[in-house]
Amino acid sequence: MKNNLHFLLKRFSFAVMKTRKVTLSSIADDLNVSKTLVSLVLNGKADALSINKETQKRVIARANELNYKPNQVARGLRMGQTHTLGLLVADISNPFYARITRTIEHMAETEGYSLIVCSSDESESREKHLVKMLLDRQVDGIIMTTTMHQPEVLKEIIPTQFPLVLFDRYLTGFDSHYVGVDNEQATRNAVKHLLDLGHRNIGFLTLTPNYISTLYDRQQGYLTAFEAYNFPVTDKYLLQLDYVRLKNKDYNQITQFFLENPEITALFTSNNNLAIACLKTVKELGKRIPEDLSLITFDDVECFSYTAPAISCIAQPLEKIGEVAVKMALQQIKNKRIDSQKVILQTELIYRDSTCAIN
Amino acid sequence: MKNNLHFLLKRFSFAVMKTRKVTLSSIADDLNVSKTLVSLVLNGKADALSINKETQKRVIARANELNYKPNQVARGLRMGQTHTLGLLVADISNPFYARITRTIEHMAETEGYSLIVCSSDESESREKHLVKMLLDRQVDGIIMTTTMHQPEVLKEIIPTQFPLVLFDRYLTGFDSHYVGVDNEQATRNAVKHLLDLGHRNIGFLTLTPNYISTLYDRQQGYLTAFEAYNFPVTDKYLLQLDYVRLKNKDYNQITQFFLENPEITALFTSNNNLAIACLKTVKELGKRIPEDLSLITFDDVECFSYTAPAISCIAQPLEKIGEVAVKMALQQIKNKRIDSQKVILQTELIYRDSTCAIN
DNA sequence: GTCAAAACTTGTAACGTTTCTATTTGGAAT
DNA sequence: ATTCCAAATAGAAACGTTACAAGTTTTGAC
Repeated sequence: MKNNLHFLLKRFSFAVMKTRKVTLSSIADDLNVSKTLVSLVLNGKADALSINKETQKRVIARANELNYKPNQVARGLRMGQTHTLGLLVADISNPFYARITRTIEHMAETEGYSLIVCSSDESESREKHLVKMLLDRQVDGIIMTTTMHQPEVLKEIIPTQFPLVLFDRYLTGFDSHYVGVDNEQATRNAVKHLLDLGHRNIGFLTLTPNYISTLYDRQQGYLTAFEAYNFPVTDKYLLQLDYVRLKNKDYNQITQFFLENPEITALFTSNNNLAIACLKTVKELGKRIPEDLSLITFDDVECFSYTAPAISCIAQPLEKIGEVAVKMALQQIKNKRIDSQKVILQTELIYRDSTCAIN
Repeated sequence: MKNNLHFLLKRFSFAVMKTRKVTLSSIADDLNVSKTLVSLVLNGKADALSINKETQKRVIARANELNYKPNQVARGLRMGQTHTLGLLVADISNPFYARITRTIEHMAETEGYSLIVCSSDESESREKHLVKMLLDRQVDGIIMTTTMHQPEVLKEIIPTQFPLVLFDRYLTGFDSHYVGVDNEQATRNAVKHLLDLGHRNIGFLTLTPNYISTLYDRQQGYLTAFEAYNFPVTDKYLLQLDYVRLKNKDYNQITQFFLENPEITALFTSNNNLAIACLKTVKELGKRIPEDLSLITFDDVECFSYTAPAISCIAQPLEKIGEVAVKMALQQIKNKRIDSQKVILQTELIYRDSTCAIN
């Protein structure tokens, strides 16, 4: 009696509401079976449990008819897995990260994972906050570029054994999976190239904060290139730009730098944004590239090959980085407890038209 | 008795496991109160229900001590709100989308929403699949650029009244919130500028598929510019590039186009990728910009201002677009049932050095 | 001293799954 | 006929929250 009424009510509400929520229970009720059964069938576990073929068909038919889709949130809660990865980068609008993101997204998607993307904006506190947020949202793993100075904060907020992959930047004292390139070596080779071309007064343009591993290593590469050739190196030619100013397109420091050091004939910039900033400044100052200034930069962005002159650069294997990062993350998620591995990929020094021998 | 055993077990497991999961119940058990109480306190509803200040303090203290963070998945299930937005773009690695994404991400984040980001890759089936995925994941709203030809598919899979915002591209026959720019007008003005400079043989470089609203409108703008001035327009100068080929950097079509139509003195490109492709081709052909070819393009990307020559372009208000999109989405989520509004923002025609009067 | 209202707290259900442990039925083996 | 097993299904618990409807106890007014 009571059941009957219940049944009628459901029918009624079905007729009235435009879009009734369709759940396991609705299918089960419709067919007068248990939701356990429905779940089993729809998860392909029916045969193993020898569920009547006929019943299976009915369930599947009804599910299709109602266009049933399992609620992934409920599923996530029950199974303790959300099939979501957190991707935390310094700045998603930076082409370097945007392109890696794309690979990561596609790799993740083919494995059934979605991506929650966030940018730390090079702020340690934001990064902390965002990592916490991702953990609260129960992501199954995090792939990130850290902006941290010290490992303590991450150690504190990320549980040991939580699937984590750092890429691009590593964090000394923080043992985790990592994928990136040999920034020092790549820079050294690029600077050696400039030295080989006869340049001695080579500027090095980098960013604050200097403790970020990639920036630090690039600077080391610059220094060791000179060392390797036994040439003296001056602090004067090292310019460290403020990240915020760069973001705000305040390039005064660079102009100043050029004016104060007119003897500089070549310049290495530590990333794509700096190269672009430099292009603008140089243009304003009326310097010609490469005649007056040879330029070589870390990171390749699309337009570097089409500018006049085309910019020589160190290209990172972006796709590969994304690929490895996702693989590492999924590996940890699936096999649990894998000791952390580091993968160092090859960079490519691309010679274009922005460098030439000193006159 | 039974309770006591339970208690001991919990204590025991606490002692043994490195990181015990900390939930409302654990706090409640520790303090011998109900989880309802804990929930109430931690959600700031304690005062309204006149819960003892002392109790509140204990709860909060213990929560901090254990570093309790509510499980957002459970919360999402219970409350029917995940505080997650889906962001579906054509290609996250395209700077245009990447920059909008950044704004969207920040806006969303300050409102407590996270972003699941995905790229449709200009594929209708992928788009369909991704939208479904987002819905299965119970996102509270979707912000997207559609790649669809017809509205049917979206109508079928997205429930009416579901918080949805289209941006950049609209879909005729699909009534939804929308934010974008007047592509036709912007293009018309740009082409008029070229006409004003004396150019008559003006190429128009665009992408397939042509039914995408932005591309279609831009083409219309090109045509109506000529119409407005009563100049004849040739189909010959309209080149529609295949998206996949462009993505694969296959620029043969463009080269061919220039060779077949040497009389062209100016070119309008429909987006940033096309402009870049064009720069490369032009360079290979030994044409000079702007002397041999005036170029003006839709979309501004950072490097356009620093290339030599700097590229004239139509800039869209990226930040504003993202801002409006998020606002529209949240509005729908919060107020439910708002009739769909369209916001058309102003573009800016930026004159740089890539255009000049015909000789 | 009674009674209502305030202060304080709790148990239970629910969100939509999956998983674990039953239960029922019919038939084959003893 | 009993026992046992496989086939077929269902009930209940659990994931971690919040919401609802009830409890208690205390206070203040008459």
